[in-house]
Amino acid sequence: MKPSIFVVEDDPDISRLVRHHLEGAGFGVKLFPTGHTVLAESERQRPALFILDIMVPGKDGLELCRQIRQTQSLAPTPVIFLTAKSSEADRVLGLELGADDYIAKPFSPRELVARVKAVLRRFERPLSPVPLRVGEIEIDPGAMTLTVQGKPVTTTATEFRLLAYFASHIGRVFTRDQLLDSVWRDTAYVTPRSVDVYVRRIREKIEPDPENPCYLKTVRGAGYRFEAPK
Amino acid sequence: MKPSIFVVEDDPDISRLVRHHLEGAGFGVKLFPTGHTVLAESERQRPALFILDIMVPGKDGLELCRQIRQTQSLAPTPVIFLTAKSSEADRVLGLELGADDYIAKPFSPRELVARVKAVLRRFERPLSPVPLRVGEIEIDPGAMTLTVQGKPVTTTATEFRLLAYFASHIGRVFTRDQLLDSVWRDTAYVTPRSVDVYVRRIREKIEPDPENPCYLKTVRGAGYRFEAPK
DNA sequence: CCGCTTTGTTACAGTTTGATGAAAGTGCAA
DNA sequence: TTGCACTTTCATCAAACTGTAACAAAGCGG
Repeated sequence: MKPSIFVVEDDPDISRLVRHHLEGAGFGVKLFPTGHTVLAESERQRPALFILDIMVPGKDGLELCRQIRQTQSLAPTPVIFLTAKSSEADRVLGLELGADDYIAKPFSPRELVARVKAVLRRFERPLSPVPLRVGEIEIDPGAMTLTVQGKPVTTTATEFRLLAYFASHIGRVFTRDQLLDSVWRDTAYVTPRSVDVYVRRIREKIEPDPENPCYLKTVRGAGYRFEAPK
Repeated sequence: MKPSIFVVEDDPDISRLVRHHLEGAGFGVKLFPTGHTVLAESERQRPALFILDIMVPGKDGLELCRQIRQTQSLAPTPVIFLTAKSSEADRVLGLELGADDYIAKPFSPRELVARVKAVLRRFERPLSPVPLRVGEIEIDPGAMTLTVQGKPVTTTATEFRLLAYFASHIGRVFTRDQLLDSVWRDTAYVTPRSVDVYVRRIREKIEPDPENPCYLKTVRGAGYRFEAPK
């Protein structure tokens, strides 16, 4: 799937130009003449990057950018501003509002594509922040946060990795050694029993009743299995 | 038959490199420049392992992995991510999304092959990767779960091994000694009569009427045979 | 029908395994 | 460097599992 770029630009000449060159460079492009529908559409089909004309009718680019930054799911997405002006003041303002780059009109196609690629490279971790939900548990990899029954719960790095591994392999049994291989990876020589300790800590954080786990089950003689509760 | 590995990577240089070294190590390799056809092809010809580029900006690697994990028949297949960076965040993200290992680019051929082998070894399943259905009972080796008439039934490790062994050799007669060899493996010196005890325990769990078994039949003078009921 | 052989059943004791709390070890940041 | 948080190990307890033995039942041949 090609990375898709959302372009908010009211001038059809410019937007056609932008689309043409970005598509030529292998990107998917979606044009928005005004800013009205961008946010809604973005939630549905997460763009890899926004290009906003700083002056568009309806909603100006600065405002749009602010909103993007305030929307949980879109906040990490990079934004590039297009502007006719290129005063230092605009530039500062744009960057302050959370833009990641700035292209002054008129621009060359080559410059456009280069900047887009540069920004994407820089943001190579657009952390598709789709938190994983299992029962009452929510795991957000980007933020490395855990939420249980709507309440935030703190975890250590190892706890989080182990839980994340379990939660993404629901229903499978893992031996302690498999878990050490996958989650601890290259840490040499860790006793398989350490897994027990982490399992217990995770249970204390996610299970309503740690004594009778409904998520992280013990499979005697084999290891552990993570389940989605009924 | 060589284990086949599906590689999704858009950079032709890298995919050629990967193919070359994996084939050199005795694996069958199938390349996919994009993720579009992978799932369909995977259902037809089950790969032993996936290698996905996580980072083709745009989230196909991530998304693909999620889809693999959500596809019943592919869920147990191990996934290795190719990542550009290898920060803690990446590690968490990869594991969360269901990867079983990840390889940071640039990687050495040796590392690639080593990790592939390690993962395959780790996930080596003694039995069929797909849940086994016989009559009204369903045996899932990956989850180590047993279902009888739709209801989950708990088993101990030994019971499960024995039952799974029977169920994957339907219609064959095994002597007690053969079963001890196959199922008990290296546990030294176990009385053949112990098999009787386990057969009984299994019958109680799977047979509608344990006195008149329809699955696990006694073959007098020989041993036991597992049958699919008519 | 009888006696011998094979299989079924049960209970139990030893062993293994997992849970748990605490302490030692580690590494990082102030 | 110290302090602190995280990681890992260790020892102990409780629970579950396992294998065996002893006895009962069933099959089989004469």
